[in-house]
Amino acid sequence: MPFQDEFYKSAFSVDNVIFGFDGDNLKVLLIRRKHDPFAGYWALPGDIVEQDQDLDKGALKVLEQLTGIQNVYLEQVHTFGKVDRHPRGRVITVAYYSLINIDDVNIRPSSFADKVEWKEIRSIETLAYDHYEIMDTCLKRLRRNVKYRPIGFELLPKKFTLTELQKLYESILEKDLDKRNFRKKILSMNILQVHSELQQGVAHRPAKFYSFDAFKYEEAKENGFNFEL
Amino acid sequence: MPFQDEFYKSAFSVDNVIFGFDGDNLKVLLIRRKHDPFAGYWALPGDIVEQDQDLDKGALKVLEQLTGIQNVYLEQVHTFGKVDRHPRGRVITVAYYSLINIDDVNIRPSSFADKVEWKEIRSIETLAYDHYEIMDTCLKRLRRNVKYRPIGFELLPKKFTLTELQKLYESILEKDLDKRNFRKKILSMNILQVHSELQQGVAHRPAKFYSFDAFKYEEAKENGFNFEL
DNA sequence: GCAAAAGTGTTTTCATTACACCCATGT
DNA sequence: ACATGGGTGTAATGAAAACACTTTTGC
Repeated sequence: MPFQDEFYKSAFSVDNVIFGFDGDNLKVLLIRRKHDPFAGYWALPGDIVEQDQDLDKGALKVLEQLTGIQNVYLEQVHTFGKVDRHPRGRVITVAYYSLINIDDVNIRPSSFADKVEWKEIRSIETLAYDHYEIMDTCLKRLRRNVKYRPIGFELLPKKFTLTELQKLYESILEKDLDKRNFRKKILSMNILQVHSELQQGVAHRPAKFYSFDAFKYEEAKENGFNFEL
Repeated sequence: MPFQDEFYKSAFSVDNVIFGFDGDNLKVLLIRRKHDPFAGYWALPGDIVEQDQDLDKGALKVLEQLTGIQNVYLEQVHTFGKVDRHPRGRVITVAYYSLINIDDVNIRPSSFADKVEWKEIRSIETLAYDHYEIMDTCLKRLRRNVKYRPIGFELLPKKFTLTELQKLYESILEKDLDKRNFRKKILSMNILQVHSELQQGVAHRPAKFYSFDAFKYEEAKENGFNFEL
């Protein structure tokens, strides 16, 4: 397999579908492009990957520059490489999604973005490049994975109520779940820690707070347990 | 997002984990490298992707050049992009797996391969580059997908017996399945066509032949059915 | 005292598992 | 006649689904 210079003339980028949850709806963080191509269009945050930068690092950097967040759940999903997907040459892009707690975000200005906003998924119709397809692929992947891995928690504050957790699942999976069955199942997994602290100032019976317990989860997994919702 | 020449200096390749099944064991098609780097090592078949070539096309071409097969089940799995994964510069590789009927293969000579062979998965210990990791990732993906999608059939001849199908699943999933339960389940899905033709020349009661019926499968799917094994 | 969400068990239904014998063929 | 794998049904078990009322708080 020869390696002449002629082979080294592609660019590659990462695009990151950043999911957040505001308590009611699943959202995606989008930027509005300042410059051509696709000036004025909404797009996924992404960037060219440097020569000496690992792919995952590239995706994390995009996220950190935009939101200031570190230590994020990140997952590679698919690589999009159609010949004509980018008007400025051959650019292959590796798509990731990340899950963050929406309250942790402090959006920062960016040189090539006009605006940065959380958009409700159902409201998104077109995006720059092939970004709509990328978002859709990542959304489908999230829907699958959230049923088999305990990743939903990443979208919530450290402490949350069971109703918040249920609403999260309902909005990702786009279907209603039965309250009793949901609680029974999630609690029987034994991966949540319950806190004595209660909700404050709500005009109804206050809910208990829970948090995801990674240690319990590892323990459960070792005993041949499978997260499945 | 600027696009100067300096961005266009990466190469990318596809690597293809080609699975086959010989009736007893799951196998992978490997090549032995003739040249450095990794001369003498076994490796996954792969190639640099041309500037004007779609990724999937690149993966199919690798397969076709090696085996003469077209119309193959192919699935993108993951993209490997560690900075130092390739000794000759920054080469990002997109990994695919394909499923083929081992009997259809006529192995063709290749300029950079010494030898091409079907290797039993469990016998493989090291491979060139990061190919072992790539193979392992693809194998795990196959194991998951084969339970949720009717893709196992791609590894068998058009007509097969239920015992052959069961053995296939057993060797992919690496566990024994109960004969009666397996048959009950697969037949209840109503996605197989039964043929009147019987096995010939076997020293036991001859088995019926079946084939996968894509039309029945589509019909079943529309009625809200899910392949799951 | 009323509105609003939290919290809690039981029954029914369905899918999965475990399990053993007769059948058709070649030698 | 015997060795070999093909083919078949039922009972027990466990998971998922359906379903309604009481509790605690703020106003």
